[in-house]
Amino acid sequence: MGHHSCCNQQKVKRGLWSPEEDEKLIRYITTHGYGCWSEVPEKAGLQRCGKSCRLRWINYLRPDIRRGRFTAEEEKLIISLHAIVGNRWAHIASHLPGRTDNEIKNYWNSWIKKKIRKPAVSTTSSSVTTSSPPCSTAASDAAALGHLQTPFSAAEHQLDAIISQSLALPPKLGAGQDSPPAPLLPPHCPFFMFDTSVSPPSSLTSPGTVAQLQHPFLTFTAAAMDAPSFQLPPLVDGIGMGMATMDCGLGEERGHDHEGGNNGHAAGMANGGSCCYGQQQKQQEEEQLGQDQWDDESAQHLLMWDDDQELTPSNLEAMESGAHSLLFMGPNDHA
DNA sequence: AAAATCCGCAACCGCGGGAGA
DNA sequence: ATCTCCCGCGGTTGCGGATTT
Repeated sequence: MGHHSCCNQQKVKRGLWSPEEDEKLIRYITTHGYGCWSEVPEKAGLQRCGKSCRLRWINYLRPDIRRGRFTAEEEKLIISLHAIVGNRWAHIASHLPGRTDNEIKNYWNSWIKKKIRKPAVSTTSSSVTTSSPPCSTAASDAAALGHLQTPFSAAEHQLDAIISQSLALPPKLGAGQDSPPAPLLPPHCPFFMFDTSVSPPSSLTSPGTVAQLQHPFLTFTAAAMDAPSFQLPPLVDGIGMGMATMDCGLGEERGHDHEGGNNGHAAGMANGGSCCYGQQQKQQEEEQLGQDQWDDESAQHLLMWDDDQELTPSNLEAMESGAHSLLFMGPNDHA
């Protein structure tokens, strides 16, 4: 393995940083800043490459860094964010003040390993079981629907169970098979996009409709929004603006798009619930948001969710098929 | 008590993208 | 348009402390 070009030129030290090196780097950056990292080592008197200095500063020496164990809120936020953006650790870290992408990445990887090694044990008969991912199987949704009487205060517990579920190996990969482990979270697991200005949707808080909204992820979302300490910033930069103008009703054009052969996505819409993300709509979004925000793969599986719509069995079916992700839209999105 | 194993985490590596020449 | 440099990111490695055997 070769080293980075900037590290080849001269004798650069590698490995762990000594306290003396840390002190040099801190002293230099606090007095001069770090305009150009490639110049930092020389000017700071360090036998390191600029890249190494940058990494050390960002991941360890930065004054605003926050160390120590992740809180339960942080854990859940990471899980939620990861479900949305995947392994974009820097993006996730940007929503966790004081945490670095490296720290979150390490946390996630070790957490995953832990969950793989210790698949969650099934709880009581009335609780969700651990035999399937949370969003791609009938079992999980059946479990979710089995919680019809569960108050939102139980969301945290539910989420833990759901997370455990999601990390248990699917039944199809039972003993005797040499297949590699399946992805821990299905590629199109239902997900949500938050806006700090979004308050819990009426349909989530209304006692009259709560029975139809017991999808585990929805429940968690409502609880998260309810908690004052759990402020969720917009997850995807700029995406909220585009969403705000989106009509999620069943427009004729959109319905037509579905008929145009959009992988049968209309199935999740036929009941008048959430709407599918049609091709034409997608193109409009791409114009608004930029292509990088909406790749074809993601958009094809997006299932829109409106706050005044109810989660019906048909919608659940669409999600559990694995064909759709779920985009939750709060009431303010329609302003 | 010693060896083996596990596990967390700091650090390295390669790659892609942006900016400037 | 092309090249070079630099930065930032995600994936991976390997060290060293903790735990287990």
